[in-house]
Amino acid sequence: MQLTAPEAAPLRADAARNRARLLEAAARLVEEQGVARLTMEGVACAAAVGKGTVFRRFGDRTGLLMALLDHTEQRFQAAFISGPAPLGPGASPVERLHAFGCHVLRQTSERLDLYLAAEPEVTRRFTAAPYRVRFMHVCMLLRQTGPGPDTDVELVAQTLMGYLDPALIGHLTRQRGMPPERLEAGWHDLVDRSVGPRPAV
Amino acid sequence: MQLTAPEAAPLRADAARNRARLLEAAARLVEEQGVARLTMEGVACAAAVGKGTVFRRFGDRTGLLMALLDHTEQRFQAAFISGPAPLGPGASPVERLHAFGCHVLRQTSERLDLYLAAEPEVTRRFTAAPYRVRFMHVCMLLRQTGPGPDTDVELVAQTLMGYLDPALIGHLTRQRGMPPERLEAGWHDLVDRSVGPRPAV
DNA sequence: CAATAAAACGGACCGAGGTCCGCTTAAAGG
DNA sequence: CCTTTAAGCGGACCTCGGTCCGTTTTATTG
Repeated sequence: MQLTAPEAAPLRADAARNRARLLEAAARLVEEQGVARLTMEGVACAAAVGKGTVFRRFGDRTGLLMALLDHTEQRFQAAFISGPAPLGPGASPVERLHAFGCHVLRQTSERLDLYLAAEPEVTRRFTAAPYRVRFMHVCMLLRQTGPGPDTDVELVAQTLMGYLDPALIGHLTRQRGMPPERLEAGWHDLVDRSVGPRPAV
Repeated sequence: MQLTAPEAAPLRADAARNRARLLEAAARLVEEQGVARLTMEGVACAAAVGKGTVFRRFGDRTGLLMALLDHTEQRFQAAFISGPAPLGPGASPVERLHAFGCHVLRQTSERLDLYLAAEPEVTRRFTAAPYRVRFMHVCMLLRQTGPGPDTDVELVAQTLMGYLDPALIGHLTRQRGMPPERLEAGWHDLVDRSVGPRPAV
């Protein structure tokens, strides 16, 4: 599933070339000086391209940053949709959920600054394509665990996804100094609490 | 607990007057044209005050918006710290948690645009004073429920707080059209799953 | 009341994201 | 190969959040 254009009309030759150059330039600049110093004009300049072109191609700054993460995201999606167990089919839904969260936690921590910067504005956080794909996958796995009839799968899935929010991960690891193992243990706990039937009160 | 200044040195007379005028002007402008159209210069102008003054007083746009919500937040804090049951002490911790979430859900929905706009930047979302107060309260209630020794109270609390994120509430109610009762039911479910001992896998 | 230090003020200024529109160029059809 | 047209391009321009610093006002102290 494409991040930017679900029905990608093929780009014109020059457009495709510029897109590639922009991504390359952006990646280089991010590596050199960190994502915080990345400006749209800087990228345009480094790619020897007009500023308008950057916006035409990626929409806005968030779009550009998401595009930088696109490759990783694609691979991850392929892995949990059709890859080997325990992430992909073959393992039980619960095992897959456990693996899913751990993978996200690690992947996010690895390039945390980028994920933080790529967080879309409030209103778009839940409608961005990568989020929706992940969310739907979690929903599917939850349904496969045979939840009770009074379990609201979508809301449970949102809760699970909330635990994987880059902003939360960043806060816990950086501000609070929690080690990754603790976050992972917390995920396993959350999954176990989420998949069972609703406990009697 | 103060939102902006934990140790509030009393303001000088002119500063206090300007602060009041700014808040009044901001509230009026928000009501008239919506928070999206609120600009810092607009507020300064409407309050017949220099732009620098707005920033000196409130730090940034988010700070101003949080100040607009301060009264409500103070009342809420007082309610769950020392008010009547089921929000305040007197009810069981679990009952208080249920009530807490419902209150937040309603309070947030009531002025959703403002809460969305006042959401601080990624890195500050979890360090803002109102968040921390709420979070610590949830931690305390969770601890009072006598969680098992292998329960990570802080992480469970973060999960609960995640469910109450204005951005999520907005997404569910506006984009997905979920009725408030469904969100509340989801909260009750989440609380019940969270307070018990960790279920056997 | 005068002197002084600290706090506040205001608005010019800057940077960066995002828009606009006249010009250019790649691709498709005859 | 020529025409046509729609996509792409570029960079001037706008807006708005945030900063800076010389000036003004308040409060304190002798």
